[in-house]
Formats: sequence, structure tokens, C-alpha cells
Amino acid sequence: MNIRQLLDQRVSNALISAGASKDVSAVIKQSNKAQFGQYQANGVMGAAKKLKMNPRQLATQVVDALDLSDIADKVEVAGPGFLNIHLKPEWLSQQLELALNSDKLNIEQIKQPQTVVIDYSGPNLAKEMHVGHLRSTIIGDAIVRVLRFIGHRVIPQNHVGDWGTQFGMLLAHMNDLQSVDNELSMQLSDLEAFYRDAKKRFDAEPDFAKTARAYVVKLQAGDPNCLLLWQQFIDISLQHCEDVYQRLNVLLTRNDVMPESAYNDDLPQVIADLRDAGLLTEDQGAQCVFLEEFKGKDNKILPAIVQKSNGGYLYATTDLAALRYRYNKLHADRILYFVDARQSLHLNQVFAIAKKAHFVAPETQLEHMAFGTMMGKNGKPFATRDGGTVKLIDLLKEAEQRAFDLVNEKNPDLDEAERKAVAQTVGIAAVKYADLSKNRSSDYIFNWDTMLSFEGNTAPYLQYAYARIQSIFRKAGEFDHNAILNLIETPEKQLAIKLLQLPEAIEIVSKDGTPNILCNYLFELAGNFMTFYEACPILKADKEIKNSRLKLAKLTAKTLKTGLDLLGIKTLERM
RNA sequence: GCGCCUGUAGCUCAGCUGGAUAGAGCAACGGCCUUCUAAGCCGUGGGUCGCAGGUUCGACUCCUGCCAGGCGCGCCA
Repeated sequence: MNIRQLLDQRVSNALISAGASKDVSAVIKQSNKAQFGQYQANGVMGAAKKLKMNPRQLATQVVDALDLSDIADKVEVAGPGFLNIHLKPEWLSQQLELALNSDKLNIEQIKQPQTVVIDYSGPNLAKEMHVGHLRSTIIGDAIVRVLRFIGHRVIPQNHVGDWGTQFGMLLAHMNDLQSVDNELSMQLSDLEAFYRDAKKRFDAEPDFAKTARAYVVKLQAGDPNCLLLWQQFIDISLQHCEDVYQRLNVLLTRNDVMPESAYNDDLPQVIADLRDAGLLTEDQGAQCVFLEEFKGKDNKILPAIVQKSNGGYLYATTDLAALRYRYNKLHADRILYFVDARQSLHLNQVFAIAKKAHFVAPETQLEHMAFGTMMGKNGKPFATRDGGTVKLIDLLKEAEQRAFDLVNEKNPDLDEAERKAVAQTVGIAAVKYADLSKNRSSDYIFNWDTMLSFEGNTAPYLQYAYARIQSIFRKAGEFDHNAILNLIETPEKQLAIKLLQLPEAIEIVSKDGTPNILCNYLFELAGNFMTFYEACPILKADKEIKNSRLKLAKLTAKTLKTGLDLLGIKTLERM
């Protein structure tokens, strides 16, 4: 049950009865003051302006036409024309019961499910994943979970970079090390160092550089030995990624990997089809697509180069092939790209070209869910002292270590295995939440301490609220599930209404790809629970009150678990 | 030069299609553990929402200009 949607329909209809046009919006919002009820309709004033009416007069007419007697105690006109809606406690109780007895918290499945392709993570297999890959990976993953939860058919796509000139030097370096026993497998355990070594040799040793270039040519020509070596490297690199995914509790598996190289065979056809569509222009020897909507300096149209003057293809070509595959083979209705904001121009060009070339349908939704670059404390692009980026795996290990230190301090009575397990869950959760809870399309600051904080608006706070509830139930024994849920105290009422607002958060997240809305909701929910927990004793209360409060606690736990699960964050029975 | 993004409390950030007195967390200060886990709760202090105009009954939100930062603009991805 989405209360906002329900009220939107009812109030919109009342507005129309009162004379407003069909496209009127009731503008239903959650009230930020208890005195204004739980919801308010702000659309009357806008509608009055269009009708050239006195807003308060229209508001009165809307109230007359509005029948909310089944769900609200009163609807009052306030200020210049607000409608304040006070929901019935009995109706709220009834909704809470429905959520409690439903396996999906009484959240409706979407009426018209779409096939949604989600492009996320997409690491470059030449190197190890670093902290910059975090955002795409975990935001994309959260959106996969949310869209699936409400009934969409979701197809994750991990568009990994497994092709390009850099593999020449890596393969050449591999080949040299292969002759030394065990040296190769050892060196490949640290891909970052392996890449650095290869690069160093490439820059310093002319013979090596020559061999490396030859390897690129051989690889592209399909030389069997070269392909074998390449496949070996890719397997190891993917294994590194999978270790990180597993640690991060991210859904991606090898089945979701659709690497760049998979599109190689289709690239000449992409060019041919662009030519047939009349979109191709040769410029300075390169094959380009010029679209009027993309203008650069002096009002000159910016090209999207799809084939180099030497015949080679570029990432625009690959992305077009991928887009076509996603539409033709995966039957996507909507394709979401969780990719760095710096690729905004590139992706918008690709989208526009794909539409013009009919690689996708006119109504196919193509959306770049952009996010900013990771910066250091000084506001400059993030880098460690030696100039490299921080490996993602190192951040995760540090998170687990700090969490372990804290568990040892807070809860020394747990046995070591459980303390380790708690530390792992809490540490990873903290890192994920730190990133998921921000909505920055611009650049953002990477900071060890905020990322690894366990206090305040963090994942451990939410996990702690959950663990507290579980503790209550361990002590409560059986409780009467038929007991009446009675909302009396203010903290009970505030918790109750918050419990019913998860669908509204999910609605926004599924539309905009913004998990921070869900984070914010869960933080508020946990906060309302904490207040309730402090103010309203549960186990010590009289039987009826106790049972009623146990129900509220039960639903809070259920909602927290569901919400955290949608974020890819695990809950704990105790911590 | 052109384009995209960003500017909210000391720090990190919320603020949903314009709505009522701009909210959290951290940091600071003051309370609360013989009572369901103190990773918590309650309270205090702290903001010309970058600046200046405009639209509106009403602007952090929309429009214009300026200032500051980041990023992107032909054969890397």
C-alpha cells in the first residue's frame, strides 16, 4: 500500500470534481509537522491559480468533494490553501497488520513489468578493482534488487574491459615469466603490481615494447597461443573481481559478464549499418557520426568517432554494439548505465546515434545514472602516496579490521567466530552505506574515517536497531499474534506511519536510481524505533500493550531487514 | 572558448514534481546505564542556503547574469 499514491488519486479526483483540469496534480507530501497531520496536499493553490479562483475557496470545494472517511479522521484547510490530512489510527493499524502478514510488506507488484538491463561495475580487467569502482558496483546492485523486488525483469550486465592495446604488454610480460617456475602465478596474485611492472618494462625496454605491440596484433588476429595466454589472464582477473563481489555481497556472477571482446565480431556490421542509415561521415580519415545536438567550440558539431583512420574501432562502436544486443537479444525496455559522469557526453552521443540508427526502439528508455569522481581530502583526484589508487580489496579489509577491533571492545563475550562474522558484516555494510547514502552527481570526497565510521547515520546504526529487536524477541517468548495493534503514545504513532512509507521510498528509487532515498528512509525508521524503544517499554508493559508493541517491533525488524536487503546489506541477530 | 555537474552549519551531507519556523550525522558542550544491547537516547550552541536580479500569494528548489570548484570537448576507455 502506497499511501501517497492513494491520496494522490483521491485528492486529484476531488480537484477535478471541483473544476480543475484532468492533468492536475494533488502534490501530496509527507507533512513535516505533526500538527499538519501525516500528509498534506499542496496542489490546490496551483490549481486555483489556473482556474483564477481564490485558493481557499477551491480548497473548501475540494474538501466537500473528497471522501476520505474510510482512512482519515479529518481533512482541514490551512494557510493559503493547504489540505492537511489526519489519518485514522485504526486505519493505520489495519495497514500495519496487512504488512505484517504479507511476505513483501504489502508492497504492490508493478502493473506493467519492464525488462530492465542494468550496466554496472564494468571494471577494466587489465588492473585490479580500486575504490573508484565502488559506486557503480554497489549502486547498480541496489537498483537491480529494488527493480526485481517490485516485479521488473532485470538483467545485469557487467561490461568488463578485456580488450585493447594494454593487453599486449601484459601478455608479453606473462610470456616472459612463464619460463620461470611458479613465478607467474605468484605475480598474478597482485594484478596491480603486475600491471605496474609490465608498464615499467614497456617504457624502459625498447625490445619489450616491440614484443608487446606484436602481441596486440597477434591477439587481434586470433593467434591461438596468444588467445590462450589472454584467456588465462582474464580468468584470473575475473576471479579477483568475484572475490571482491562476494565480499561486498554483490549479486554479479560470471553469467552477468558480457565483456567488450564479445562485441568484436559485430563491430564491422555496426559501421556498415550506420553507413546504410546515412549517419556516417569520413573526416580526416576517420569514420564519424555528426549530430547537430552536440556542438562544441565555435558552434561546430562534435563528432563521435566510430572507426579510426587506421581501421580500428573505439569504445563508442562497442557501446553501440552492446546497445543493439541489449535491445535485440535481451529485449530491453529500459537500459540503465551506472557510469562515471565524465562519460556523459559520450553516452549521450551513443544514445542519440542508437535512436537515429534504429538500433533501439524510439520508446526504449536509455538513462545515464551518472555519479562524480572520487576525490581526496584536498579536493584533488584521489591517489595514494605512490601515485596509484587504493585497491578496493584493501579498503574492505581495513573496514573489517576496524569493525573487529570495535566488536572486541563492545561485545567481548561473543565467541571469536561470531565476533569475526559480526566484524565482516558490519565493516562491509559501513563502507557500502557510506557510499549508497549520498546522492552526488558531482564529485565526492573519499575519507577513510567517514567511510569506516560506525556511529550516527551509518549502516551499523540500522543493524543495531535490528539486533536490539531480535534481542527483545529472544527474551519475549511467544506473543499473541491476534493481539490488537493499538497506537497510543506519540512515539508509537510516529513509528507506525514511518513503517508504512517504505513503498514511497522504493517508488522514487526505482524511478531515479537513487538508493540514498532508501538509506534516508531506513535511517529515519531506525531513529523512530530508537525513540520508541527508549520511551515505551515493551516487555515490562501490561499484556495488551506489550503484545501491541511487540507487533510494532516485529514489523520494524521486518521492514529494516527488507530495506537493508534491497541495499545489499546484511542484518545481524546480535552485535 | 563551448558544454555538463556542483556550491546549504566548523567538517561530511539530506532537503522528492516550488509550500508553512531549512534538517541529519560528525565535531563542541550538558544530561541519561541496579529497568528490553550506551554502536544508543534526551538536550544546548552553530546557517545572509556562493553573489545579484527576476517570476510567484510563496523560491534552497524555477529563469537570467556573475563568482568559485570539478569534469568533458577527434582517432585511449
